[in-house]
Amino acid sequence: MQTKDRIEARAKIFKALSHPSRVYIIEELIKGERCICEFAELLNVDKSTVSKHFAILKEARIINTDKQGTSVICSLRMPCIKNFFCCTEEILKE
Amino acid sequence: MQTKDRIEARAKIFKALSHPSRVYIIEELIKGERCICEFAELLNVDKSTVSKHFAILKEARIINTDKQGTSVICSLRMPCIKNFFCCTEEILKE
DNA sequence: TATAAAGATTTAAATTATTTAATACACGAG
DNA sequence: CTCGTGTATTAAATAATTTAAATCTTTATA
Repeated sequence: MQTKDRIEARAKIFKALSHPSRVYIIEELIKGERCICEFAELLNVDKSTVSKHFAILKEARIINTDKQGTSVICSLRMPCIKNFFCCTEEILKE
Repeated sequence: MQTKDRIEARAKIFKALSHPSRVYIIEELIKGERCICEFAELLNVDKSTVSKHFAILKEARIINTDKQGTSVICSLRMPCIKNFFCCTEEILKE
């Protein structure tokens, strides 16, 4: 299977999106840029947990990060993900 | 958070797609209907493992199943998933 | 009818991966 | 220096994956 690497890379993207906290983060980033610092309170988890979630999203190249002073501002690197979130709506409605 | 259920349901869809074998299955189903019986050999895994993968995809309502005789024929229930696979291409190319 | 086969699922157990918070550390701003 | 923000590492709990064996279902056939 010559396409093995491509399939694994694709699975990795989905895996990065497979946790409720990370889905929530992406839904917020669809609306616009956000600081990592906001999410510990929003998600009600430890800052180290938030850091780990963002690291996973960044490693999968789903988001971009931009260090501004002591903060890190994040944005969507994969804007078409928005369309897929719409796509899932049909199923979620049932 | 009133949208908690929706976010968890969405994460579940991504989780169902987060395994290389299941990505491969979906890529095949994008091309057309297939029998479950083909995949043990294609994926080189036990038939019970294949059954489990299909159960996960069905439970997430990504595929439909249709029993025909002793076989089960599967098809995509979420055709728009194809667009998302295209969307990931940009990232995979890098 | 009886029964064997092919295809699919379930169960249980072992293995492997993920999630989380705690701790410690790094860095820039004031 | 101190505070706010973020990262790295570790350890413990939880969850996912895999396979073999047992069990179903349906069809074909003696």
